[in-house]
Amino acid sequence: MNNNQSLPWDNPRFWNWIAVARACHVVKQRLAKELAHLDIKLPHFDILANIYRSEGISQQDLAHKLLVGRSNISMLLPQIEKRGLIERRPDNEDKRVLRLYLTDKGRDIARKGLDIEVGLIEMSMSTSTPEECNLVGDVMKRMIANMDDSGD
Amino acid sequence: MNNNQSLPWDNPRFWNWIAVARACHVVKQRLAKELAHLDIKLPHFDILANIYRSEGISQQDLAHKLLVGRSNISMLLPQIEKRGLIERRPDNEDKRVLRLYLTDKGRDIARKGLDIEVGLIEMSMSTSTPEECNLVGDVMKRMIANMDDSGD
DNA sequence: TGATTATTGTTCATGGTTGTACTATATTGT
DNA sequence: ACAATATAGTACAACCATGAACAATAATCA
Repeated sequence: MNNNQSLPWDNPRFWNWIAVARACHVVKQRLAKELAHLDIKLPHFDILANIYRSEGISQQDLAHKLLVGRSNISMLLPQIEKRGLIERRPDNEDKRVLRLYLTDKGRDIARKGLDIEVGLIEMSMSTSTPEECNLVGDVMKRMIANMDDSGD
Repeated sequence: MNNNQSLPWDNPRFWNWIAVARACHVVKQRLAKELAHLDIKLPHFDILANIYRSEGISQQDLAHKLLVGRSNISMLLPQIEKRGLIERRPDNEDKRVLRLYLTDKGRDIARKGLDIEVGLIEMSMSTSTPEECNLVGDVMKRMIANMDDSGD
């Protein structure tokens, strides 16, 4: 019954992970607040930023990059499209897929939003050395790999 | 206009942060999936786990710990209460506050859920040394502090 | 004391996310 | 060619999270 496995309150790894989760939460909330100045919501911005990096991406691939379901993308895109920030163009070779492109207006918001995001990240990480930040990234990548391996 | 601040694709801190966000996302999804075996949703479990650590906590303080709004807690608690996992008892000294307690059933789920969560964390962090994990935690705490200072 | 201000919890409308079921198109294997 | 299977996108219902407006109670201070 696994009854008395020691409580997590004594487990450093547990608390380190809680810190990661909290930092993530806080950064996201703060980013959302700052993006309000551009009149864009965080989920919409995430989409714009990814299209900005990969113009012509399909909805499927976009969902995969953002780690969300296809249906999510499918619900959000029409709104962004109506605001004139993106265009959806069918692929000629595969009539199932729609490829995504930014309009000039969308590109502008993507770039300004990315400036805000990068500014926030640099500010919050400014008290850690580049080596420390790289180590953080490495540990995170290892975690992701370990999750993938084991049964996902 | 901040027009040509260099693109984030060249910025190591940016990518390190993206790795953090992705790890967070993946762990949460995986945890949610494993908690399904206990027939409990992640948001409900987070609440149970926090009451488990702090029995008698108020809804306000709980919301603060979880970094969510009071209304969120206020909407979720009745469901958990109806399932017989927690009890809400009014505070005698301040008639505004409700204090939260686990039932035996709730405590059992909290403990089993925590075992699952800790197992997941230890598995995913098993390829990093304790020192590395501690450094991760430190960098995250610094980030949170930096966010709080600057204008939240 | 009585008036103002702050705090706790609730309610409601809005919007994001998920999983499932569905349609249309591609691919595979016979 | 044809059937079976897989994939891209959509529609829908359920749930989570948020912020604003609200009621009840406490705290502050003239």
